[in-house]
Amino acid sequence: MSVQPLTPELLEIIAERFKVLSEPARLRILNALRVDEELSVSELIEKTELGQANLSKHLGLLHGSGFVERRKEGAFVYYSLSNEDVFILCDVMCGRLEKEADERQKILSRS
Amino acid sequence: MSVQPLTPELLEIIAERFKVLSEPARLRILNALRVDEELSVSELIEKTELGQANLSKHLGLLHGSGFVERRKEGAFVYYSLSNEDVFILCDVMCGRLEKEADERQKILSRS
DNA sequence: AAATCAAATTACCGAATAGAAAAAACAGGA
DNA sequence: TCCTGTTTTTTCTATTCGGTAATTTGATTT
Repeated sequence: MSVQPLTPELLEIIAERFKVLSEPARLRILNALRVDEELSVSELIEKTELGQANLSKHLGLLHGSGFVERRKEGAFVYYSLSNEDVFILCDVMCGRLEKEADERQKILSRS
Repeated sequence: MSVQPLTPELLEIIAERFKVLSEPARLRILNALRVDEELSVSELIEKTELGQANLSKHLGLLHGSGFVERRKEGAFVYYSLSNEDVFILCDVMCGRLEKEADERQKILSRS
């Protein structure tokens, strides 16, 4: 995995991907798919508690940007994660959050 | 760095952070700070080619969410990266992009 | 004190988008 | 074919947010 120079053009593409992950509803969908491997839209409605039309739009976006895969089976459509990279991203973010919490802790304990 | 369970509340916080990174202008700012270590607002205006008020707002957001630090020196304000985690995130994103490009390549070469 | 420079803030506009309701597309029975 | 169930698409409203211009705040200099 070579590291590319971050040109303005590449930064635009990266920002676009971050935007897909910047919505709690979509992260909830991805997380539900991590737990359950593969879920139909109806099942996802229950797991995520999102409205049907709303969920469908989010799934369309997630699929269009390559985060999830779709499989049709009769009238049902099943979605699954393309890969687990998303959660690497979340873990790094969580690492950031932990560090920030530690910093705040230090500042508080000094006073 | 322990991995936390991704509760809906945590996913909201994570989504918020992703949103900060979902804007090309802000990624350009962060990238400029990676190259140059520490820059004043005036210098950042030149490097990023953003308007003054616009840049100031982005910097406020980046600082408020802990991505950059500020240091006042007289009338000048200098900004620097809090840490390089952002670029780990970008690299993972780029890894995703590369994989997707490979997939497309495979599909094309099959036909 | 007045003038100047740096940076932040405010006010406004326009574009993008989440959410919900309704309609449409699609597939499987009866 | 009609009906039912699943999913997508369309349409609408309200909100959010980026960009710009104008103003304000703060610091330095003369």
